[in-house]
Amino acid sequence: MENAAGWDTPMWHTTGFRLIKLGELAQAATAAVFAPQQITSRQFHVLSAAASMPTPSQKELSRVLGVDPNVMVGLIDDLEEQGLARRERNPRDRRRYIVTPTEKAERILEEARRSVARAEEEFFAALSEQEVAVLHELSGRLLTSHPRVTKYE
Amino acid sequence: MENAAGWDTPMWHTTGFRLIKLGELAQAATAAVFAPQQITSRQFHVLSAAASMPTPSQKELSRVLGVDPNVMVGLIDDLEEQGLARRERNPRDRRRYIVTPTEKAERILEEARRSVARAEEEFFAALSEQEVAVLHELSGRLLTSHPRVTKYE
DNA sequence: CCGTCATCGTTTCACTCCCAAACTATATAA
DNA sequence: TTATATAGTTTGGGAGTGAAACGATGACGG
Repeated sequence: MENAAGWDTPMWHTTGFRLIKLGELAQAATAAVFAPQQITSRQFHVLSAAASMPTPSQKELSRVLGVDPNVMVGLIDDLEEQGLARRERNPRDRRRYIVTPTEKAERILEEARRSVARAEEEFFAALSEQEVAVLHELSGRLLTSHPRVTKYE
Repeated sequence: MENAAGWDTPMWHTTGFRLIKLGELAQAATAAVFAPQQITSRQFHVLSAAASMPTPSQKELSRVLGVDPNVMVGLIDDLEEQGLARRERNPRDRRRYIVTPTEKAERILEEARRSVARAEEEFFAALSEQEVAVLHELSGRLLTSHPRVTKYE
């Protein structure tokens, strides 16, 4: 088997191990992608999810993103401080907030999405377009075949 | 696209995101695999790597596994306390240890390897044998196409 | 209307994990 | 011998996480 850049663990030949390492690699890559936008990948996901939901409460965001609600508090705090999101009370249920991305956040999201697209191209440069499609499909099927990792549902 | 069990993030359609989640999933699955053996996946990797090297020093194990040397100290400490590894001074270089798995560790490794094989079958149950092979190969190519995530080389 | 219970957001605490820096013992080279 | 480098260790700070408790609000049954 091939073994170019230091992947010489006995576990190298197991597929599960490769998936774990590949996940770490992708994680590191995405972190680097968002650095120029001055946001973390977590923040990007929160904003992205909030922008796609009608009246996102912190609880709903927690559930969707698999993040503990008490962590979401700090996440939204930071977004507010950076002027990327606002907390408005939900008039239908005054316990809940509606987390709303600001216009500044919308602009950053737009730019970030383009960066993600570029980064993906680069990340998968070693694979043909067709192979990436296969990987995409297999990953999706594998994920949906398993119960979710996180709680907070 | 399909969307069975709560994977309804806007990022769901990006391959990188799927790889991250898949890595987390695999991580959780392997942790569960080793629980009956009373070891962590980290410990398994250390023992497995040590068993495959002629005179493994802690530094070498750190490099191979991508773990900080000062973390390796605690890892080996735990293994010693559990009677799974011994530290012997390397007579060629008395600064170094030779980390040697005990017989108990060898037995556990053997058993654990079988568990891993079973777990992989289960984990990839949603895919055909051929598809798993494809995933294996693509993952490998992708990993070797990137510089390693970790330092300590 | 009122009391009870559930839910949302929040705070706090304990715990783990990681990295950087300093320290020791030993090895290597001038 | 002296100076420098390396292996292993210890320590401290910072980040992330989960459990528990709390105040505010809502839902519901009497």
